[in-house]
Amino acid sequence: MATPPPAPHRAKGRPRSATADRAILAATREALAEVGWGGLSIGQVALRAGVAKTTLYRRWPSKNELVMDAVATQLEELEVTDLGSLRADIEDVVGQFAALLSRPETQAALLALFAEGTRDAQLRKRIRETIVDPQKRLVRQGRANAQARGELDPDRDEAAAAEEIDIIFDTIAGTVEHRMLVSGEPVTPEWISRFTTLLLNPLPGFRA
Amino acid sequence: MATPPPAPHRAKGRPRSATADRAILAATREALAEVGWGGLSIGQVALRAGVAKTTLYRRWPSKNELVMDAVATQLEELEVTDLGSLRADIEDVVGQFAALLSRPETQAALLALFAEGTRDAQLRKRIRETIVDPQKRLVRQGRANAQARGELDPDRDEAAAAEEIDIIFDTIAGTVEHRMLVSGEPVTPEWISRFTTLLLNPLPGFRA
DNA sequence: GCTCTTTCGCTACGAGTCGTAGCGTATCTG
DNA sequence: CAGATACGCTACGACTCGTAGCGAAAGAGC
Repeated sequence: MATPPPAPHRAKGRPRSATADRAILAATREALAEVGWGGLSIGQVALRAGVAKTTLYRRWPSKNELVMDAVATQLEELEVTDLGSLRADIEDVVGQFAALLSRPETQAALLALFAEGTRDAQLRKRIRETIVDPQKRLVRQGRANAQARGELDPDRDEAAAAEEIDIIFDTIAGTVEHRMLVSGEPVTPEWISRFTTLLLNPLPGFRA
Repeated sequence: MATPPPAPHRAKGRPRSATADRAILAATREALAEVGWGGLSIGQVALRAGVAKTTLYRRWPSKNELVMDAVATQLEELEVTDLGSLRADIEDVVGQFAALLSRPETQAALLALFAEGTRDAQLRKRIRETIVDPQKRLVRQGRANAQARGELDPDRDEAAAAEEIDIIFDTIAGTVEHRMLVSGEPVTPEWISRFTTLLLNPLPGFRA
């Protein structure tokens, strides 16, 4: 949501150009996809965005923050839907995820961010709050819808339900991420269907 | 497996020091965990490994290759086990995965590598062959063991079985990766148990 | 043991990027 | 119109990059 860069910005003099903001963040994503985190040069981003190098330094204190914002502005289009059945809703969520992760710029930016997160606890926390938790909402909502439709037993234990939401979200998000970001294989509707089946049903042929 | 650096190395003169190799790869992992991919300086790695900077450049043509080898040498300790039940075997595999991904150096190195893989198709292919496929073997073997014990129906369709192995592996690997590498949350035995239950059984309370 | 071959450590080098400071101009507020 | 802030531009020292050239070290092969 176009996180207004962290400067106080008292509304007195010339306001910061929102156009420049968008150009910078888009340029950051493009550059990241082309040259990677290591090759990401502030100077190059500025040049590509048609902006002075100093403007970038004035707004973002570090590469982390810049990339964080560049990614965050791309992740706001996920929507909760109610397609009438749990299976359809899950397939829809998986499809949205896959679409989101299909852009090369998003792939590079996200993984670079995750990599930095392993060294920076504060960044990792921001990633959770800004990226992971909002997405988890989809699962929570979808589960509530399924309950309202009578597809699931009502919860007895609230804590257990929350834990189940966590684990289901980790499974959905992680599996799609692994397939698309690590292996680089496509997520087709057929694959989504098989994956959803695995999630909803016992392992095929398994006798519990 | 200590990929012998890509130089031909005719067995004539002074052989390359294997000790130096190990020191360099260890130093690479440490440095990567501390300063990240962007901050990873060949000079610093050399200094930390007690080796001349030129020695590194003689052996590895690029940072990609260096990090690739640094990671690959850490990933060879996964073992197929037969604990007598499919459930126990799955929990064991998940546990091995989690242990592998628990080291901060491995976390940083893996994610950095994945990030580079999004821009370099050749590197991504190497990642699949060197890292992903060998791990997939665990699932394939575990599934075969379960069939031998009579826990699963015998396969009618070979291709379908291979696809099922793929999807199960993506689910196991991806979920653990997401939880540990992205969210940074621990994978406890209790969590493993719940996750395995989700995999083996239908969604709790779900009426298919 | 001696020679030959290759690697190793060291130093020096130009090229390029880093992040910052200073300054005049542009743009908006009141 | 006056005040305030952002902008673009230039210049700067500090640093890292990857490479080249050297003498010394360390095994291999006879």
